[in-house]
Amino acid sequence: MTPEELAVVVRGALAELAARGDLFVAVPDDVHIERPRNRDHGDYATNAALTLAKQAGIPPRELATALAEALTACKGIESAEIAGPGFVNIRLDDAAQGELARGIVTAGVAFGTGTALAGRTVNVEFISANPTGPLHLGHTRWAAVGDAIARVLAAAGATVAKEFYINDRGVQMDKFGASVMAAAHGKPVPEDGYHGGYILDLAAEITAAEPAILQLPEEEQLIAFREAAYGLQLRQQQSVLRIFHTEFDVWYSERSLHDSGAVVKGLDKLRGQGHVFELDGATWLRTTDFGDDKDRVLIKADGEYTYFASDTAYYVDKRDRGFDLCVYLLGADHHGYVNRLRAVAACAGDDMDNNVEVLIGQLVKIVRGGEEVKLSKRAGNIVTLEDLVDEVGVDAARYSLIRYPADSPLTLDLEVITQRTSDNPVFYVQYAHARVCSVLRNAEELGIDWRSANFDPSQLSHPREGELLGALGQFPRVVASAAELREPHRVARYLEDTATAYHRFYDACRVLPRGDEQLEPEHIARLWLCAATRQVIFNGLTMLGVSAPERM
RNA sequence: GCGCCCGUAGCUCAACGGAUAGAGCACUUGACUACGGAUCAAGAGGUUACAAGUUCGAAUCUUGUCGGGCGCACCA
Repeated sequence: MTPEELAVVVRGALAELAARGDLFVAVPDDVHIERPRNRDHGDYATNAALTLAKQAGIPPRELATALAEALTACKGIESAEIAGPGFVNIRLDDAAQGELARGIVTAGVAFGTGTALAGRTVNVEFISANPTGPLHLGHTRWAAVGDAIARVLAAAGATVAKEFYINDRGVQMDKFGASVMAAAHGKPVPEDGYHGGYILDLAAEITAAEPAILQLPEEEQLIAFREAAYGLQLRQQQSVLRIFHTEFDVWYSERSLHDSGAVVKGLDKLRGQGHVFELDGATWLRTTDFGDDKDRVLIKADGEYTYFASDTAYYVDKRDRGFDLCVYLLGADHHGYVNRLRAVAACAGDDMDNNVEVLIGQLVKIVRGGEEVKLSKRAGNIVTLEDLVDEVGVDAARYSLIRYPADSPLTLDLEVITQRTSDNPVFYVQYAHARVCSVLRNAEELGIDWRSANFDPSQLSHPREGELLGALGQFPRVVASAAELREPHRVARYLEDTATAYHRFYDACRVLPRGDEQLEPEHIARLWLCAATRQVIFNGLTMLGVSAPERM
């Protein structure tokens, strides 16, 4: 029995009280079932009596008593007792709890998915770096977390597209091109240009492939270098992200937004909504109508579009492409954009509470052995995504970024994640998965066909089995809350708890018969439990984009 | 000055408004002639920055104070 199924039972019990005339309130749609921290309190607990008491005009403990009595009579419930101010602690009988293992194995990869966001079409945009250098650790946090958010939303039933907005327009691109060109001629890079060692590499690669480029007239040559370097750098970013298991559905170029007429179209849409005005020779969007602290310029007095104009047009374009929710994942240095982007949605005639969502990820601070590492792309002093992956591997890198909520600042010590990789929690979870696989492999070698054997769920009566089943049953609600809150770290933390439950179970309960032992129903039941555990850990790790190895 | 985020164990961090605030690392001590010891068990470590308020109940919500990060362009 999952907590969700138990909630249905509790609602049924409340409805029964209401039918008997013992309760004069509407039975709530969602009854809260929680898992007590202290297992002495039972398998599950509900605070329904506490929350309904005031409304019903009945003392909480009195209502709890009636609820407990009604629950005790329900199938699958061994006991229900009141506790504290009016909690009802519920203990399931072994068979009802053990049945969960069969349910999980039967559901397979679908176990944990839900329909809370069914019908929603969501665009998740993240990273969106300039193609003027390698992706660094600031981008890396969203590369991992953004991808996991998209996966979790999909698990909740949404149709999700992951999108990368390429900032390939503007003066930064020109500075980038100028830097590479200077390097190609062996000259010092301009002061305000890009100084990383990768600039030299790009210059060398470009001139090797196209030596004649050095003979072009200066203006033409600058453009040639810029475009060639852009292409190489973009492909490098794409390749690294692919290695990192973050695949984008759409790479959207800012230039194409202008070339396709989308910018003009977007502006027309905003004008039609009546929020565009002219002042001092510039064209403005009145974002202050919707909570922004100042109005924003769309077209400068010199006739040039601002970056903000691209942003607005991009939003309109996303909506035109059929997305009903546009999620933006931005770094903390962009938090000033939150109100502005919401205002853009409102100016376009949309609902800024439902069509747009901006999540801010706090910056990642890097230390190496306690010493802070200052990052500066232009100075070339950066830790790249590629470096990180090379040093710790994709799984450890992704996992150590995902297991913390993105809205709190994070300090990563490179020395810790590079030198003590075996202490990384990802290995703890992966090890649990590998261990289950090993047991199931051994069962197969012993010729035990647990799938065809009779599964008696009441065999799973050991406390450690109960703990493990309880943990497994939490998975769907953890996924649902991770999706609702856009917090995939909840899945990671959950997997660590589940791995612990498995290791503890494994330590206390022998799964396979030893040498001269007969195969007992208990062995079969435990194999079902193992199979269910493997499925949950596999599903969870997959949701985070982390591999679930069968051997380590 | 204004705005956003954050202050929880020595360190890095958890905790739908729920019961005795939890993990990992580090520290102390135990457990393999058993399916993977990358494991398990036990110990120690806290005025949840501070102060009021809201209620059956606050690390969580409100307000204020202090401390830290980041941002406040006709830049991109």
